Amino acid sequence: MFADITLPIPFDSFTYLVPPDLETRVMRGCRVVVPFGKNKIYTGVVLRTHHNAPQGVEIKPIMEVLDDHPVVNEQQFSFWQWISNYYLCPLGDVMKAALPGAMKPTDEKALKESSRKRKGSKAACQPSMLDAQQTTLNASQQTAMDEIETSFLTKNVTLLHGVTSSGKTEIYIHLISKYLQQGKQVLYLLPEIALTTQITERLRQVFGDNMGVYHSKFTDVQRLDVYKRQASSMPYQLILGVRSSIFLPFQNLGLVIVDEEHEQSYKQQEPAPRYHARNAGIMLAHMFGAKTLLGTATPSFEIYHWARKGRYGYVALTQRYRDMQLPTIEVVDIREAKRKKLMKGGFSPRLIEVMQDALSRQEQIILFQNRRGFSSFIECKTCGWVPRCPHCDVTLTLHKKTSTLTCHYCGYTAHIPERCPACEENKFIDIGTGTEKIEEQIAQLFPEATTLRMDLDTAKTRAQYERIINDFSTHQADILIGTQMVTKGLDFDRVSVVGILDADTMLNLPDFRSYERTFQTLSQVAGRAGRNNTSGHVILQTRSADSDIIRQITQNDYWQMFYTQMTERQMFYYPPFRRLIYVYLRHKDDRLLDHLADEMAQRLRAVFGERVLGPDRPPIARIQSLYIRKIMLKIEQQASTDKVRKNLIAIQQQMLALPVAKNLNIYYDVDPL
DNA sequence: AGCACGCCGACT
DNA sequence: GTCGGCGTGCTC
Repeated sequence: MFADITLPIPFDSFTYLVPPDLETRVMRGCRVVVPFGKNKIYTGVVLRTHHNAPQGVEIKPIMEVLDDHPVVNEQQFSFWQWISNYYLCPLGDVMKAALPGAMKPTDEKALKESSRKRKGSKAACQPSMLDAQQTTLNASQQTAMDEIETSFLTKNVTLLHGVTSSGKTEIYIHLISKYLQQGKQVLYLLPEIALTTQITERLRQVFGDNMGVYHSKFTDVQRLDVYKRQASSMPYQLILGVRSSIFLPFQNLGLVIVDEEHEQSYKQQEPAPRYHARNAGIMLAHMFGAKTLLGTATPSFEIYHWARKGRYGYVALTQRYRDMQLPTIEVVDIREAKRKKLMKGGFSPRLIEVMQDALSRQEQIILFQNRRGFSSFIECKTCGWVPRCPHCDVTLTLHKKTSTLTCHYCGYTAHIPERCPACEENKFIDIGTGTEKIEEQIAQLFPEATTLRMDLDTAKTRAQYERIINDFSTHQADILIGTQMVTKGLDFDRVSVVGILDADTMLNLPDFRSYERTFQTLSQVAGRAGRNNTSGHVILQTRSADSDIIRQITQNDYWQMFYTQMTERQMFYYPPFRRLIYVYLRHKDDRLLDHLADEMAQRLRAVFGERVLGPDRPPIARIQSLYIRKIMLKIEQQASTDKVRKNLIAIQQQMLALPVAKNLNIYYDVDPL
């Protein structure tokens, strides 16, 4: 007897021999321990057993069976296969992402686990206080709730478009309660960064021990416990989790909630599988005949488009909590101020004035600068030489505090050179502004003010992140300077001013989504101002004060913004009018790669014709010493994904069979962000 | 993805 | 004369 086993490596499966004494125990969905390569040991999952001996390869025997019952159920297998097909990656990549680390030990650990008999620590399922909280919907929330339920009668997916502070969470809680009372399971998805202690505790108060939390920052053992419990006869009825929680075993899923639906972090670039947790969540719900609720204050254009077209239901929530006013956004034209030499670093006179005013009233300020580090790069004053990463094709960012130059792609770090290697002069100037430079400028402009900085450098861990939030909310600093991190649903009572130091850098990115993203990010950061009793004041500094996009942002005119952008996207065949697939080719030889990418594009054109664009060098044309080319496919929405996949895989196999294509690496990004 | 095997530089 | 650099080829 043989068994096809999927392993946590980028292949679909390998065939192993089932030793006679294990034949009764090797079942689809059980984990097994197998030898691999010279002397490696992996934990794999049995896909199927059969009697077809593979030809021409040595077959190794399965060493151990870890489970008496399947730990991956049929629904999960279907879902894994869907991810693998749709996102064009091997099943092994899906398996690697889907099972918690502790379930797929390698080497000696794998063998040890089989001897260690796990005693199932089944915490008794406490009845929750479901009837104790029927926690408080106001009239507009109740209306929205009714509309959602009506929408679910005819639509499987519904968009809840609710302005900030309109109380979406209360609606979620009521909806969850209804599903739990019907004995259905609920999956509540949040972006990594939004899954804070605050939201967990709030839901814990309502749902008590009926809720399991699944977060990538939890330990292996904690995640293993949640997984095992979900596979048991007493699973949590509610899972609050991040993107990877879509892979948990569910038994009778009734509802998937995707909060902050527009968040980019639901889609990951590296590593494979490059799945979008919101879209995969919709598919997961579909497989169970369950409903999906997508919540956000600034819907992604794709979702909004489908809601308008009637594919998804749509419910709007326009009233803010206690009728709070949205902050007013004041546009400050820094082109003018720059010309008149009135800028003090990144600060216009108007921003300084407003900040001083707020500080004198003991109010807090948030400053948004979407770039970490001190400056974007440094440049030799004499000859213009710019230090670049030797592995990636990008300029190195100056970090003044550590006196280092850092690559924000691979993390490569170097010291600032004493002399320019090109002209031997020793004067450098720094170009561009990061959070670190803003912090330094504040020390000069407002010497009495205390500051906190929140970016990838200061908030590397969850603890650091929560510490900064806690310190700022207890007013241990007057000013919080940060990157996008400060935009994520944080409520600070005493913040009256939000300063956006430079709106232009975001708008000018070479990306068809840059306006959509800028709108989302700036709307969110503006929403941080004046949350409680103070009315907020947002200062937006820009060099394009009279542009349409800036006007749409200041007037919070989502519709106009959407309409303008949709016209462009339709014209240029971008999503949601077409589906994008990026085909990436990587190779260490730049010239050979040119040739290979041309060859592949040619073969793709033979099948897909005008739908193929490129090859192109992506903005970062080299990462970690491998050169990269990108070929773009724009596929019609109604085209068969199955046909597209088969064509792509066939061409990939032709390419890899070419003798010159040794070491060519091909991978895909489906529905890229 | 790992990881071993294989062929050229600075060390005892 | 050897240790070790990472180039490349394979994994049931």
